Amino acid sequence: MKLAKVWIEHPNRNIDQPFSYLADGFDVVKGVRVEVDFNNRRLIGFVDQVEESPLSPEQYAQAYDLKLKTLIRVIDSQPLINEELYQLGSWMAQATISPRIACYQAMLPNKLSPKSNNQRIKMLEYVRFQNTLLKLTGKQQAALKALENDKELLCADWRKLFGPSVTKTLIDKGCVLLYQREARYQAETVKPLQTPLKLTVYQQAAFDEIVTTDDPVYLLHGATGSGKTEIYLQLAQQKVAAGEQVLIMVPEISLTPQMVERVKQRFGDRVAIYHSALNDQQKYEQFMRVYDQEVAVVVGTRSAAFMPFKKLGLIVLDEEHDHSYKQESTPCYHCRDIVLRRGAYHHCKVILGSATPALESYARAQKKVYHLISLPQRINDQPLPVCRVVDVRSMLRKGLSGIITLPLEEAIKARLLKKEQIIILLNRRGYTPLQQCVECSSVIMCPDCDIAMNYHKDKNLLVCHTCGRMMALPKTCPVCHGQHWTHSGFGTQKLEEEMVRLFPQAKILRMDADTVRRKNGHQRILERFGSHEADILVGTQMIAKGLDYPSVTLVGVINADAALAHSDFRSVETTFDLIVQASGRSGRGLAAGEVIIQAYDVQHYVIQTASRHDYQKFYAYEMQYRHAGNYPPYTYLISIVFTHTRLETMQSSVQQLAEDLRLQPEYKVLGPSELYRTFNKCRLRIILKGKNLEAMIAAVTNQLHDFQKANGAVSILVDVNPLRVE
DNA sequence: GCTTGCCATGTC
DNA sequence: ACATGGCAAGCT
Repeated sequence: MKLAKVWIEHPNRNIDQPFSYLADGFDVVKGVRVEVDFNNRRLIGFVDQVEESPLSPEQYAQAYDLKLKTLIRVIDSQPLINEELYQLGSWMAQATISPRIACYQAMLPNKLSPKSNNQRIKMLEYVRFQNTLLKLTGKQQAALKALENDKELLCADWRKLFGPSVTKTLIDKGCVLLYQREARYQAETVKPLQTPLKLTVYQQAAFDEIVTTDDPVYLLHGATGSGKTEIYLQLAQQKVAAGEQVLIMVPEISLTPQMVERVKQRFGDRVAIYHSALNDQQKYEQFMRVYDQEVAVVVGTRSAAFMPFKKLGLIVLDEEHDHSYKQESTPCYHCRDIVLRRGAYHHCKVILGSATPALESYARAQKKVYHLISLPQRINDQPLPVCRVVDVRSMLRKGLSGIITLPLEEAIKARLLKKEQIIILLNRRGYTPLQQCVECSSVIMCPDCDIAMNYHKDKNLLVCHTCGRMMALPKTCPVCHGQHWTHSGFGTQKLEEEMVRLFPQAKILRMDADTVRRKNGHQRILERFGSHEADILVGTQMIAKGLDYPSVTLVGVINADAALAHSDFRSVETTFDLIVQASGRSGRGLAAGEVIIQAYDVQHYVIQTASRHDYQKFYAYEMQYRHAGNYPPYTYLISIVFTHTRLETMQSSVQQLAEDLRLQPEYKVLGPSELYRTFNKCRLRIILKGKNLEAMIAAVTNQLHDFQKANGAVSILVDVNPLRVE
């Protein structure tokens, strides 16, 4: 008898094991999806192994003490996941402490994900020549001739060409074959390919070093504007010429239009672009192009890490420090870990590129785990922009504005006069982050989240930045019925308003999550700014990355050290990245660039080092701090967050779990500590901290299994190597 | 004795 | 998650 071991798509953590189904008479192989009866529910599963057993179904059921049902149906004729991705999923489940099925779901586009069931894959009607008849009119003959040499045409196109009556007759007479097939990606018209640019001496040296050494992983530490992209493209070109595939990963496609454009220009229609803004059908089509090997280069964001390549020749992880490479929901994987593993499987080189490498990565490069290559110079030896730090505190003491300080205001005026462009960054959206009663000082909180509501002036609503809830401004204070409100702090909306007031002659664009929400919102704003329709671009951190506009000569960073107020151990590193990345937008053209950083704690080493573009010094300081606090990269962390509507329901069992975890001396257990409510749910968190990650993963895996069994209603989010631990 | 609702239990 | 079965409270 034939048995299929199936991973069932099921939300319960304890169902994370393969179930056996009788598969006699079914055409079923590892990696296809099947529909099964699971406790009288029809569910979709993913086939693990297919086995032959000498036992009869009855004997087998008895021997292993289980029921044995027959598969309902097999969904796919070919496996969706090859051996490499199968193993990757299995490793990922273990390494991220996630259910196996969740890992396979993360690897496949929604349409192919087990749950989707293929129902919504778009089908189109095609025609093909079948046979001819003697009595045909001239028009009918012409319509048939169009299908000569076994050519197929989209039925709709064919009908349009020869008219509905002619084509209908041919169909009715059986002269053509009409059939349904999946809609497939149509390549854009191929543009003339751009030839590679001449590499500078530094670029050439980096390129040669990568090509001539055999290390598997390279950390390319290059200043913003040092021409990393051209190195990637030329390395890719070599591999594509050798018939191998290349994966180039970027943090966010919409924010790196220049990168996408350049790859397209270089590789034409052999490029697939894969990112979260594609709809399900588009993602499916791009996935299938890679699956069918129509594609040589994939440029994509996080989910592109799982494209079904046959032979990878090179992987590039650009801006490798970027937090969007980390998935914050189950399975909480990091793209860096995924591509390193895939690189090892394919024996291909992995290039991690960044101007501000993650401390973990730089530490590994220092230990020679990664091959470090530095690109200190910008292309054409443009100088890095000069950074000026403005002490906002002293400005406020003098009674001056703290939003746009005088030095920044004057610098903006000077650039406006020269018709140069300006980027102003403030990492906070909305108008004001607090709505406070003048009488009793109480702040309006989100009813579901235990955090203050932000006021958005454009909508005239209070908005919760955590759960998205919106509500009208109350007329009177709900606590003391006071009539007067005061706002504290400011976000991009208020900044924009302030800019309009200060520079009435300038055209100002704002780019933040609120203005890009519409479809292609990013593109529309960036195109307008790129064509110099506006002088000033105001926005959140999304404008700090990747933008390459030569006429931008001034970047202002408002509240540069705001993130330092967070207790997260990585907030200093994030601040450094933000300042350096933002500075990198300035002076990319011929004119020299300038950066003005407004901060409160101007003596802080992050402000001091970032303003001098001094990564090494920052790294040295920050590593000392991490060492003292026993933080990564000196230790590993695992964060476990428990969520339930009622705190009491889970409190004692989570406490007990922490005690059980503490029984092992190899790592420290912090908590449980109560986090603020979100989405009207209470949260508790336990953190494990230690040097032996394997032991920590093993302990958590073990304990959580029993915990979930006893506490079915508590939802658990495990994050191995979390980025944010506020 | 028989229906109704609540909770624990298992899911090939 | 959710189908299922046990069991106690409520009803004829």
